[in-house]
Amino acid sequence: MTERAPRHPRDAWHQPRGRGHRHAPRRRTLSRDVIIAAALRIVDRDGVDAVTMRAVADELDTGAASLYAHVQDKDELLAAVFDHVLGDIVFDAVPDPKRWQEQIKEFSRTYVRVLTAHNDLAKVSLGSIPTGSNGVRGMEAMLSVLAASGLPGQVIGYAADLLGQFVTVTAYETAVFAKNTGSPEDLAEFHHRLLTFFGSLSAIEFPTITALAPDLVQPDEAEDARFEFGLDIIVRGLAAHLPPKRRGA
Amino acid sequence: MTERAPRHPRDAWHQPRGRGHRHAPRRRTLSRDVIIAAALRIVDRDGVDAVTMRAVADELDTGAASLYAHVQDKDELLAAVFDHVLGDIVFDAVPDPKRWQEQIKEFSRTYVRVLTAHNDLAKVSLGSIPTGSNGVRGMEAMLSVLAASGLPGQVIGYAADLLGQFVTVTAYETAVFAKNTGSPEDLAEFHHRLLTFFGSLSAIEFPTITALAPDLVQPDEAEDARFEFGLDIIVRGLAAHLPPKRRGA
DNA sequence: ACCGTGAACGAACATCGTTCGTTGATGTCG
DNA sequence: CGACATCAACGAACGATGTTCGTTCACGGT
Repeated sequence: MTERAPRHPRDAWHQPRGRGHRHAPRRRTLSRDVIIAAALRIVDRDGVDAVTMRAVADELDTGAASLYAHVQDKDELLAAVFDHVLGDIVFDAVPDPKRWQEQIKEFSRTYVRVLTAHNDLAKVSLGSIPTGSNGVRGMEAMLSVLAASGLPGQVIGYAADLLGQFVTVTAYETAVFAKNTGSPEDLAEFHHRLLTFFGSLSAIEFPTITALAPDLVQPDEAEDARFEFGLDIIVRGLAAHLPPKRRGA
Repeated sequence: MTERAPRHPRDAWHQPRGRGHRHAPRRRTLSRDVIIAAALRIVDRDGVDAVTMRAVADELDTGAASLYAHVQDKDELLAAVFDHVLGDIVFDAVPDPKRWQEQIKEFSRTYVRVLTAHNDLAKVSLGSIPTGSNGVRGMEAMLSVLAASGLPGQVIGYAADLLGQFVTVTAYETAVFAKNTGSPEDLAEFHHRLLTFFGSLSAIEFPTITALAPDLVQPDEAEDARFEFGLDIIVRGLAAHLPPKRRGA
């Protein structure tokens, strides 16, 4: 269609060292692991949305184009970062049919703790099943505990989905909440804004909201309590699906 | 810092009618509601990620800049679209303490149905509490049912969060799943890929996954069953928090 | 008949993900 | 030991994005 501008850099002048301001050996030692680590550093510092091919490249003192030799595209890079972090999950408990409920809870807590240790990161797995090697390992760990429970296979399948969903979105919402309330005064202001918002609603049109407002804004650091509440409900609900004989465990 | 290129269009030649190809009355066809409707049309057709200020403007035969007179920015526009859709929720049941469990389920089903009727749209509310007018109305409806149940206020607060979370992410995942499996052969191929992926795993390293593989890929259109499974677990779990006297309801 | 207000608008900016063609360091073969 | 082939590194560019800027111009009140 339209004529494009000349594609090649100005010729003439190649002698003055392509990159005068960098003194490391000309050939950089770029690798997939280094790129993943750099991206993770950005996630920790500024969140998933700050992960830009250029930002990652800057972190490594190079250009964005150089990354594509080691990484297919941005999505694949983020998936790799996510799976790398999943490697931090240590769950060596051997499935015990008598303690499956506590073991599932413990695994879920570990999962959320590892994810929330890296800011936003849960966001990248919101709409997708993690198929990385560490993700599969984690799935095996969770399923092995569930399988030991004696629940029917169909229920185990649903349970894995439900738990993964719950755990992932909890990690994400915790991170968003933490980002909005970095400092204690941020948190106070957040609570204040929420309360005044609820308070500003008509008590006639919204009687329940205004009446329950104090219960709707969670008190300081009740984040964990909310998670435990949901976790307990899910695990108890799963136990209700046990075949009658196994009900005791 | 750097000198910017000249900011104004070439002068000379203003006589030839700024926009020859459009014959609608020159002024006055744009409004907030029209913009929201156009954005929603794009969501329905191509998903949330396809909603671009330029795409919305194109839909209205205008330029992107014109939208900013009626909408603060893209986020606010998407929030408005979301809240507009929430207006489709009709839930006129009067809270009945004896039927709160079924009423909560019915409300949740309606919520998911309305959201999934508009593609991706649930995505825009993943990390945020809906504070639009229809969102608040929906929250009042849900809370009024929960309040009639006799559950403690604290539990109601947690329950609202948990249900909202579950319902939103279910709607989103349903949409993502539907997008990946538009045609029946897409769905067949999706199942096939998932099964072969599970089958490709080492049965020694991942014994549980390989053993449960048939239960992990949901059979045709078990999407609703999964939702009902989670919904039942949550509602039953909530009922377990009723003070002893009210347990019968 | 004027005129001010504010919506509409084209153009531009900064930034994004990604691709292209070149370059140059390194390992290999003659 | 020197010619060569390979391929990561790289600068530049493309097209698309959200948003802002300064201008224009139709309309409503005086």
